[in-house]
Amino acid sequence: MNTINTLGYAILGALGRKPCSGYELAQYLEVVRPVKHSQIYPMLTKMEQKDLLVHVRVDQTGKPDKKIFSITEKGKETLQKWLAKSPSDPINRDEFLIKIYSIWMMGEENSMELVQDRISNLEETLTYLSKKIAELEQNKELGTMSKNFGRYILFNRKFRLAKEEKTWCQWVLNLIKNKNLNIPILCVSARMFGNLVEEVVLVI
Amino acid sequence: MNTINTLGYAILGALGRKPCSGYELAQYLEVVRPVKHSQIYPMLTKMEQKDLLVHVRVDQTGKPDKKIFSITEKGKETLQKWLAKSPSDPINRDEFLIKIYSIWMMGEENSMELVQDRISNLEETLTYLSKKIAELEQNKELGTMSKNFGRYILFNRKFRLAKEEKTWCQWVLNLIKNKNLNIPILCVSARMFGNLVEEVVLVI
DNA sequence: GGTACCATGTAACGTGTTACATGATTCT
DNA sequence: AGAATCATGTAACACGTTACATGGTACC
Repeated sequence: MNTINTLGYAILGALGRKPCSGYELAQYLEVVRPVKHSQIYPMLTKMEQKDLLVHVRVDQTGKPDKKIFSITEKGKETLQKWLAKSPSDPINRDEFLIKIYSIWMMGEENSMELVQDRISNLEETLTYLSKKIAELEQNKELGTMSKNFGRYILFNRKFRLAKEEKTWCQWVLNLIKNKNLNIPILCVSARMFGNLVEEVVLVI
Repeated sequence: MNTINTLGYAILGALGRKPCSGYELAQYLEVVRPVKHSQIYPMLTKMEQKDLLVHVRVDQTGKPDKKIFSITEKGKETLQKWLAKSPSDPINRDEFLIKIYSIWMMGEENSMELVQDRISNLEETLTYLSKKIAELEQNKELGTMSKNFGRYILFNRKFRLAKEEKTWCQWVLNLIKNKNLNIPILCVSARMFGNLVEEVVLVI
């Protein structure tokens, strides 16, 4: 049917808040859904053809010219209709998790480094987010009907989740350090699966 | 170069833990990276051609036959090398967040419904996860070097994050309900964020 | 009689990333 | 001198989803 996709609605949402160039759009969208410029520019063209957006060209001195896109009435209606439908399930892809899955074959040092690096990344994220949150709080327009409300609570959400993941990482580090979890085990285990006997695992 | 991708490593990780059919694989992988069967079967073929896997055909009565795949030595080495490299950044895509972004144009009722539905989903996830965690804890093979360790901590991670997101949802519901709370209160809450006391503060 | 589970596979399509292209200005 | 920021665009490729195909068993 060649209908608009989630990225399209994300763009409508951002432009509903305020008119933007494609370049700016990519930055604003980063909170909700990271997107490359190579995906955004063709999408903007497509959406303009569908009368969901319009643009004006803005000449700049010392910088390249840009196109400022605004949402149309039709765009607003389309967005509103979409907002009322219940969202589809989230997608999370994370190489870190795949590595964690195989942590048992990784040796203590490498495991701890993996988790420690994650903690460092999370800490960076946390400082970045508190800066963003502080910025939003300073411009004092955070009522539930303010156009900044969504961004504000989204930053808060990310902050909370990053913090919780950090706590989890520290819990994991503890488990690895005091490998006290494995006391009752360490024997011979033969587990069945399907009709086959899994390889016999011997640990000490 | 036609080298293996993240999905391939996820498969190696799962098969490193124990031999599986493609069908089972899809289920085990769900913790770390959801995958459709239409993607898994061609990938298994490709990986077998690269000598990372081998399979044996298992005839079943009352059920379709299946192929049990196992990891080869070459597969293990490939996996180990990959595990040592630092993981690339996670990808999260979530329509819910895009809708939240535009919450300011949504009206109180619809906003609250959106968040309330999210809470319901999270609660389902939480009960599912606690069941899974309980299962793993019962078979008592959770030492850091047990093949279940990775799965165990991954379930815990998901649980923690889902719980934290639920808390966030409730915080948002409060903000919407008492929409009189303006700037000063929000500021206080954010400062207290580090100590997770904000809910107390929010009730004016 | 309908749905769910087991089990594997291919084809067409939609989405996302990397690389190619261009080019001035400002900061370190 | 080199990197980063601003600014837009296309082409080739990699990745992921939906739909098409098949078919028995178990449960409600």
